[in-house]
Amino acid sequence: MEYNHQSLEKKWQKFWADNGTFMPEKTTDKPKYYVLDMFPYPSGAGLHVGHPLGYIASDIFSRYKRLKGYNVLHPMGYDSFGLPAEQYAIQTGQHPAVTTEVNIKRYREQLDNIGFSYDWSREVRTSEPQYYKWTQWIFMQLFNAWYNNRTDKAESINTLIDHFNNFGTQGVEAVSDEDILTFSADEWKAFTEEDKQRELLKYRLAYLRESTVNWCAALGTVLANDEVINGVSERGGYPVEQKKMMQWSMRITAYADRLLRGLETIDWPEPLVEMQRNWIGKSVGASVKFPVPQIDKEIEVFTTRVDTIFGVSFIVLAPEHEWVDLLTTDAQRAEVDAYREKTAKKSELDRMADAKTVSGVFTGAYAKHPLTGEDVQIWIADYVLAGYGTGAVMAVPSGDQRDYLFAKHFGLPIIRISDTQQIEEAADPNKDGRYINSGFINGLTYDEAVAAVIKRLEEMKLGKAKVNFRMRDAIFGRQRYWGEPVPVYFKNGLPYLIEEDELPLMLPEIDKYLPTETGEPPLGRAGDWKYQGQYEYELSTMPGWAGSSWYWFRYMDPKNTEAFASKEAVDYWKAVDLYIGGSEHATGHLLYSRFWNKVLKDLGYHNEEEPFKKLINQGMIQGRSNFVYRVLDEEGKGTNTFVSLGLKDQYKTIPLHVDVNIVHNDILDTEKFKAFRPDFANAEFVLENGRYVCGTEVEKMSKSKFNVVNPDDIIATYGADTLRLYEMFLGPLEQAKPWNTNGIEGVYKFLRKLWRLFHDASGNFIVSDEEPTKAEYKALHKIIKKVEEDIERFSFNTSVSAFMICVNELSELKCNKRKILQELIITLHPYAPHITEELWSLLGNPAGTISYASYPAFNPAHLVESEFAYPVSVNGKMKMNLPLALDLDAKAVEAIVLENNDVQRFLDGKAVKKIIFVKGKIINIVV
RNA sequence: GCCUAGGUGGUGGAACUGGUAGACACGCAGGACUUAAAAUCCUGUUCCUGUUAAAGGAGUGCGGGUUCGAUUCCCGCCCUAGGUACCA
Repeated sequence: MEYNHQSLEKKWQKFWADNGTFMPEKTTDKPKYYVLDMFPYPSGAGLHVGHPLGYIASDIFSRYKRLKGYNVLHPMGYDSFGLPAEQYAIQTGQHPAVTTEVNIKRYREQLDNIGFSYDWSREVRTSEPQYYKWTQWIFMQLFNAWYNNRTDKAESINTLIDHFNNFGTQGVEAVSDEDILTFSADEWKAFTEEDKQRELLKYRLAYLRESTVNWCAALGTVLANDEVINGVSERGGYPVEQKKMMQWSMRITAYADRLLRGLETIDWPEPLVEMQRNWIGKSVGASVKFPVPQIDKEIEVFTTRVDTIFGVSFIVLAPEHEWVDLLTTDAQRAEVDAYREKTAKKSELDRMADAKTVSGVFTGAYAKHPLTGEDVQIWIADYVLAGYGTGAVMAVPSGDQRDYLFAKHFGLPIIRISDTQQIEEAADPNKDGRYINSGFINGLTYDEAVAAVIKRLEEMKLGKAKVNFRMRDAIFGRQRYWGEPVPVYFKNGLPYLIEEDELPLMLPEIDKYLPTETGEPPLGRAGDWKYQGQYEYELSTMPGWAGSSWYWFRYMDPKNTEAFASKEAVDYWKAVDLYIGGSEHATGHLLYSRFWNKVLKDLGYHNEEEPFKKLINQGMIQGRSNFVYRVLDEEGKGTNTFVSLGLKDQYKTIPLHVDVNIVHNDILDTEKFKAFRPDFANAEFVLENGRYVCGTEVEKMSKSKFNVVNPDDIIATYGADTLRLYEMFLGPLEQAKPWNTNGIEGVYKFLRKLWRLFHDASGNFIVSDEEPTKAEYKALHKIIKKVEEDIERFSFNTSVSAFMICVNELSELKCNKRKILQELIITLHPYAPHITEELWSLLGNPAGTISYASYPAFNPAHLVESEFAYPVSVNGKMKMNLPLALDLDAKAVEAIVLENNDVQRFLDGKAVKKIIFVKGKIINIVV
């Protein structure tokens, strides 16, 4: 029988599914290993050839780990709540659940074709009530938790209530809103129930707060920052304005420091770690208070350069700062109001675009410099952001370029504060000099100055060392239909959780998926949807990241109805050992998941500080478009003639995308081209060397560019094993690369060669029981060693090459020995599972047992050669080959080399200074 | 601007801790088998000089440095990709 990938692959895929081959063992003393892929959103377009790249890599690793004796968990599921299905529902009225179901079916078929070793009995879908029940349950845990800075972890809200009952706010160190009240235990007890709830909300990890959002009135919804482009909505191009709304938020800022520290304990790619670090944005500095006698308050600013405090010549507030009204003098009021109105209209993007123009207004008010007591003007300007720090800065024009430009523009003083500072052209932030014009820190160095200033400010109670984070709390609500309902109802305007045994709170059916006429979210259309028939439910749903922030736990115990996963399952599987996915989730999913994981740990549900021990980013596979060149006539109109790439410069042409699937190695199939579109039916071609060569370009893979390659088509022609090997062969896993089918023949040839090696001319399996020769063992053990090393360091592309070399060598030796094949196919199995299963059973092994065979042991003895020749250089220049016996020590080798006539000739009588050995071999002789 | 990764033949890429640069594959050229095609097999393929060959020279973005020896380490610069930005 010839290598028939089609029947062979179907057969084994069915066998694996029927026999549950990839379900982890229930009771075992094997060590566990958890390999996870980022689960996909099942879009309507199906999978293209780029999607499975990471899945193939994780599958290779899973199968390898299984062969290495691990109990492997390797599950797959769907992140099935999402915008496209909802958008489709709005247009067609089709329920998103229906579209989602159809798409999932398609995804599953495509995934099955590739022969993955997923345990499908553990599949999860975030949009199913049995799943989102637990997403809602986790929301409840967050609502019922506060962050205790004293224990540095989240605790049940009850511990806070107890504290209030006993001591009031005395001694509470919590992460909370800024406007918390201070009260005694008695005062707390005297609060009404509603006052208590209102106050507790300021501490909860899931809380309701008024926040500024991108509101798109035309779409009736809030948009995320990346859904707003140049001030209009990405979808539809409607205007977007800044609006204050009550929004659910997650107090992720409480975890800023732990999220940062945790990065040092996990094995993630450096760029990704760096992105999270920047996102969290820790900056170490000080907060300083500038008294404003006029209103009897102190303006607090944050600075990373407290040492420059004597260079302060004015204070700038964000236009939104809450005291602007209070501070503004009557003389300045009109100007201030006009400026504030102008900035309010600007979106954040406009503000960024305007970054280069200096603007601002004097409030008329003055603050006292805390150290000099001098008056400093208070200005407002939009280069100060309300959301960062305190929304106010101390301006040091000599040290900060923005302050410098502002001072120049408005004629404010610029104070030189260091003897090395050069401030004629621009601000100079250097820390090298000694301070001048700086009171008691004159003459000090940077480090001394920082300490001295902070000490003085602390004594005066006007400042202290402080750490600031760029990260904000995460908004946790969308005015959409297709998401998890928030398990909350409102009584007297305050949120309360529904009872736990009422979960899941089902997503109600509605007639249309648009916002209501009164501007409520779509859930407002579910008229009689009320808690206990009377209380209004929360109408916004959870954001896309909710369901994906804990899904790895659900795979551990997907059918559990009593808990998100049982204690035993969580204790056994612990955390994900290897996680593979794209870097686009760096500051979204991967950060939120770490956050929820830490909360659940703090609340005692598991013991892992970090959810994903090792992470690999697979590079994006881009499209590679092909072009034909249509010749234009005198008037610049397209003719029916197409010219080959090499000759196109002799004509006036226009490039047209052509379907990559009718192009082979960049040569156009002209017959298929004629059938490609009706108006090409009579196409004529100007060929070079009898062929039509197409142009190429790397672009995003998309239907409109005719460069989408469907894995199903590749599998139909070459088989899943070829696809898997080829995707790995394409280049390093982590690197972005364009898909190019050109080289796939080479991989396909390799598999056929392997097959033919163990089949005779008439296609019968034929294997010899003879003892393998030295050379055969060498070929085998080289590959055993190489593949093991490669897989451990995720260098899958070089393994594929090594397999080709191995089979070439065995072919040359005409080796069809049983002992060689048996071990070779185990090493190949993770990459090409189907063909190896087939050969495994042809060898007479029970079907399906290869997955649990043991990985062949590498024996270095097989790589040792007794006779070999290798090059030796003299003074680094290549000179000669020396034949040598190996089993000698360095001294003996040295002696032989020096007596060798060739060597003597090369040395030409010069004295030997040094002989360089590498791994027991002489590499170089220095004379 | 800042941060991170990278720059090697016609192409994808290999060279793991400094040790024969270009493995392996594609493509291309030539050949064998065949009536022919497909499939398969063999040979060559970094560039330059050299009639073939023998041989020699150059060569891993550019310029320096360390070293017996540098794609690999160090310094300066150029370019590409990704991230990020009035963050005080």
